[in-house]
Amino acid sequence: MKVQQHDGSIVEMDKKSPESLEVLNHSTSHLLAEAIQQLYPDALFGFGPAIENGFYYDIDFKSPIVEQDLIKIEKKMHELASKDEKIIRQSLTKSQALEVFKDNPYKLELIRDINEDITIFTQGNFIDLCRGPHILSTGQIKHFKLLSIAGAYWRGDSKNKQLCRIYGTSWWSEEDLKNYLNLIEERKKRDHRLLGKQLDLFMLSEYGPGFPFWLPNGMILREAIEEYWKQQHFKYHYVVVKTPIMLSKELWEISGHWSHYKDNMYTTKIDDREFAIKPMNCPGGILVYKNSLHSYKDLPIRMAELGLVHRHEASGALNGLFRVRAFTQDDAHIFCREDQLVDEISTLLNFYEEMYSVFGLDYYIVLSTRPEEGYIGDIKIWNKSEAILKEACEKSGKEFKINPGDGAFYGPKLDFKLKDSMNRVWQCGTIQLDMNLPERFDCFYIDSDGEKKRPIMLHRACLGSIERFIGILIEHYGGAFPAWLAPVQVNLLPVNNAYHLAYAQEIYDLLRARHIRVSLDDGNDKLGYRMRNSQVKKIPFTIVLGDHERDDRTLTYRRFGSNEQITVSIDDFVTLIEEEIKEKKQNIEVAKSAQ
RNA sequence: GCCUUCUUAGCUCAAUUGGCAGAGCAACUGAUUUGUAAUCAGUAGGUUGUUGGUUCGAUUCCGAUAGAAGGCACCA
Repeated sequence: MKVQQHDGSIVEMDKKSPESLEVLNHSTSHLLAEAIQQLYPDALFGFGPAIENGFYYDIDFKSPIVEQDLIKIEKKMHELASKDEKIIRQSLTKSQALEVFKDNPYKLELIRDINEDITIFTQGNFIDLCRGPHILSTGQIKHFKLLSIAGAYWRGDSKNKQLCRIYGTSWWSEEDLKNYLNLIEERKKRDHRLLGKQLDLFMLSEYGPGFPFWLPNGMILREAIEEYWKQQHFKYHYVVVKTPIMLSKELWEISGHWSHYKDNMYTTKIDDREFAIKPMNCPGGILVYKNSLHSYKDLPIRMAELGLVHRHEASGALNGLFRVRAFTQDDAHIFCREDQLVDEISTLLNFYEEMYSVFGLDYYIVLSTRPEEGYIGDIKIWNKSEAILKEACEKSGKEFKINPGDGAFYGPKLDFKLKDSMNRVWQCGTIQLDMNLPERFDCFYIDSDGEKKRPIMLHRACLGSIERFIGILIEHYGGAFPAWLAPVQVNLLPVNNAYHLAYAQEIYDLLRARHIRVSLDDGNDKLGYRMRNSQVKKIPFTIVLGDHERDDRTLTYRRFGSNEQITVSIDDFVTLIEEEIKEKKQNIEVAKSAQ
């Protein structure tokens, strides 16, 4: 395929490349605008770029359109595309451009801000201010779909007016389009809010927007993760603390959170003293550090806390477990000497690698370095720690990127981006160096020369928010959890209650005595019905017990996602499931095909 | 917070132009005793999110309010 670029040159592009899809999507957004211009002549156009797997166009309609209208617009787009109009690039002077777009205040605003060559792309009688690149004619646009309508601020600024944004997606083949639409469907089916309801994991109430309730099933999942979290922290020589949920305003003034975030903090006045519910755990952790005097020999101190924090998020930001107002950070604060930083960082990378691989989550790391301006702390420490972080990432062998200048004002950081089973990326873990709080709180240790020294402070969270992480896991596994996480691990189905219930009860007691989460379905329903319920709940092992099994003292199990029926002795089954739980075995393949 | 849309039984959804609020699943009762994804019959279940208005009459039309969805803005 051929692509015309901003400078007018025409280049050849491979249709398999992501760049070519970007061009196609961008051209499709123009086609959308062309269709809208014909259907709604008084609509004004804003921005219309390509995005990942699609495109959008921001439009100021005189009267709002509804989802239904997309069908009509899509039809018009196909009609226009079938004309195979040439997309013609033209370069204009600023004054020419201002004349062409004199009726569109949005484009005029953009033109005034452009300092380079101004180009327009024209198809039929639709003209758009655009850098390109674009395909050569609209006939190549065949496999697309308009997806949704949303509001979006002009130029991404909440002070501006909101325009109507139409999202769509465009592909080179019908098959690619179908695959993408299927993926969207699959993501909808796996929505953690839906599965959370179906599997009774958590609930939300209008009486506490953004404050999730954990139901018994979800609590099992959560405690399994927290239990693993504890083991992992023991292994890596952490100490664990719990700091108060509410602390006085003065503390937040010292930490600096009050001036920055007081609008997002829950506050209260008690006995004429102002308090705030903690939005972060760090100040509490620092108070614990300062509770005793530390020798250089005590360092590093690795202090972990599953800390419940509250943040008053904007109502429109709330989203299931992904964005809540009360959540638990798997937080830790590490106080160390400068000479210990190398070891600490590389140990942390091992720690993270273990935590993520248990859940079958691949990831990459992003290093954010010192901002150009407004940073605090010694530039030598900045440079040294950035070098240490970079080297540790390189040594880990993991994919990693650098975001120059994207660090916080108080230190460089590593972010861990997790890839789930549906090719989505989630930022979860973070490791941040902090040169600010130790200073503000005057943290120190006594060095070998008897002098007070400032420790280096690392903030780190691996899963991020437990709530959000569980939301991610629900979707990652499609609700089909591996045995170690599953709320119910084994479901027992006696074929006939009259003859097999006693044997089923015996196995139930035996498994339960070994702390296996087992349920016994002795309902008066047919086996097929109970089997279906067991599969709907995505229970890892469903066991059928009938004459055969009772007489031979065996059991027949079926794994979730498989039709295979396997008969084994009771002992063999216990060994099998105990191994699987102990090793935290993955079932991503099962999860991928889970409905 | 902003734009658009939505809110009907525990869940998923119906209800012609404003005219007696219905179904499936789940629950409960009874029958059935079942060999791998839904056995049959019956019963009960609702101030249509809340609130104010228009109307002889409102689930339906209008306003307010709460919550939710898709986005935007925000995300220490």
